[in-house]
Parts: sequence; structure tokens; C-alpha cells
Amino acid sequence: MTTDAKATDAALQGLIGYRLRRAWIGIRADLAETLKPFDLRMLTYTALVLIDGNPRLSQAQLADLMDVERPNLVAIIDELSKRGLVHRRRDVNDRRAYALELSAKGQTLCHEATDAVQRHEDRLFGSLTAADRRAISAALALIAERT
Amino acid sequence: MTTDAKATDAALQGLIGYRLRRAWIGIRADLAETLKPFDLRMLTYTALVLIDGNPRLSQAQLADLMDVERPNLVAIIDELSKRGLVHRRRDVNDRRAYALELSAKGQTLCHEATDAVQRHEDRLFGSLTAADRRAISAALALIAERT
DNA sequence: TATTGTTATACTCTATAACTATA
DNA sequence: TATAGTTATAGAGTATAACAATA
Repeated sequence: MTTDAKATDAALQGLIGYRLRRAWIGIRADLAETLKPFDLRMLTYTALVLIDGNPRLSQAQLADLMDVERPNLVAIIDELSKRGLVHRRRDVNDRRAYALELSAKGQTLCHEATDAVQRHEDRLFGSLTAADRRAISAALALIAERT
Repeated sequence: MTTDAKATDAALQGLIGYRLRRAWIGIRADLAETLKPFDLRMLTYTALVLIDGNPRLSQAQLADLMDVERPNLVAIIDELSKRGLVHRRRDVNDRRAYALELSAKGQTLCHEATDAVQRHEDRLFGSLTAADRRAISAALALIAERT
């Protein structure tokens, strides 16, 4: 940082968007690094976790959960499917939809990656109390809710 | 939301990155809407505010403040410069660098946009106490700091 | 040598319209 | 007619290497 303290600008200090962007950029780069050994991006990782926790999810449901447009989810599932991590089964009751499921390989990778991500967040936020971490999580959920 | 409560997944609940991404997507879309009448994007707006508060900033310093790579700032300043909102003056002491300054028109637009953004955040977060808002802002700054 | 601004480039993420097949 | 998945496409945002001018 070559810039002096004067540069911390009052108008931006209160601006949630500015704060949020900087936090997001940091976390994103950090998470990408953590997930690289598993050949996962944040979006492919998130999809894995959500399918693991909610088997037989449709792509539309998953896109909704992930805040991703449905067309953009296709490439994500394509990638996971080609790697044999996710299976696209047809839904029995609605033959338009898929019922997404993890393969055994997908479950293993998901859990290994989750361990790494958890260790990583512990390293970053380990010094905070559990209450602080819950407060941060709640604050972010609140923002997501209101927008 | 067509998905049931079961889909809220334990592994993701604690995951700051997931929370942060959803909050960021919401705020970003919201801010874009607020700034559209001024023909500003979040990045061009942020540049305006920071130059307004810190005249004679160089592009390298501004890029640092904004968490943007220097090559990516060029187009941002180009756009503001073409619209006559920002002047690229040569720095007297270092002829490699610019000393960025807002024009009168740039200052006016910056202040009008800031009013709109402030009103918008008040609308979103007005029901929170000032202490809550400071806590959110501090939490985000903490995340940005640690990454 | 190092830094400022720049060009070129590539990759990711995001967003919209329109198609198909089922419902 | 409506929905699920898909294709195509366009636009932002982000990241890296390399160059000219200046320090």
C-alpha cells in the first residue's frame, strides 16, 4: 500500500457495496487458491456441496440456490459430469427435469475439498469467536435477503 | 424460491465465501440499478468518489485503493476522461505519473450519485441501528484485511 | 533496475433471448 | 400455456505478460 491515510475516504467508508466488493475479491481469490488442488472453482465446488447435501435436486432448483442463471449452470454441471463427479439422472415424476446425484468419486472429492476449505477459513478467522463468525454470517445473510 | 428448507445446507451455512457471494451479487445488481441514471458503473463511480476525496491521486494509487489491476483501471479512467468528468494532468514531480482530478462537472455528478446511493442504502438498511451498520461494515473490512 | 501508464489478451462470471421436449 | 434444460451470445470484471517513457 503506497497510499497514505488521507486516501481513506469518508463517502466510501459507509458504503456497503465498496466494503463488500473488497471483501469478496479477497475471499474469492483465496478460495480459488484453496480449491485449485482439487481442480474446482468456487461455482463447481458450491454445486458439489449442494448436491451432496440435497440429492435429486433439479438444475433449476440448484441454480436458484446458487443464485446463478439456469443457462450458466449447464456448463458447471457439464464439467462435473464429464469428470464423473455428478450424474444427471432423469426425474421419475417429471421427465423434463434431472435429478442430480454425486458419484462415489464426487462425494469423496466434495468432502476432501470441504475439509480444505474449512481449514482455510479457520486459518483466516480462527482468532474470532464463534459468536463473531455467526454475526458476520448473519450480517451477510441479511444483506443477501434485502437485495 | 421453489426449493424447500431441506436445501439449506449445513456445510455452506458456515462458509463465508458462499454468504459473501450471494450478498455481493445482490448489492452489485442493486447498485448498478441506482447508478444507471447517472451512466455510471460501480467501478466508475468508485473512481469518482476516490478522486473527489483525494485529488492528484495517481492511477497506480487509485488502482491500489480500488483493488483493481492497473491495466484494468485504464479503461475506467478513459471512460471518465472522455465524458469530461476526470482530467489526467501530468504530475509535476514525476512525469511518468498522472495527477487525477475531477472537473466541475465530475464533482457535481459525483455528489448527485452519492446522494442517490446513500438514499438507496438507507432504504435497504434504514431499519438497522447505526451500530449494526457499523458492525457490518467492520466485519467486511475485517474480511478484506485478512485476505 | 524499478515504476507508471499502456496494449493485448484470455479467462471467468453474469445476463438475456430463443429453442426443444415435456408438462 | 408454462416449465426444465439447452444453445448462443454479449457484456462485465479480472488477471498476466510485455512494452515505452521516465525515475
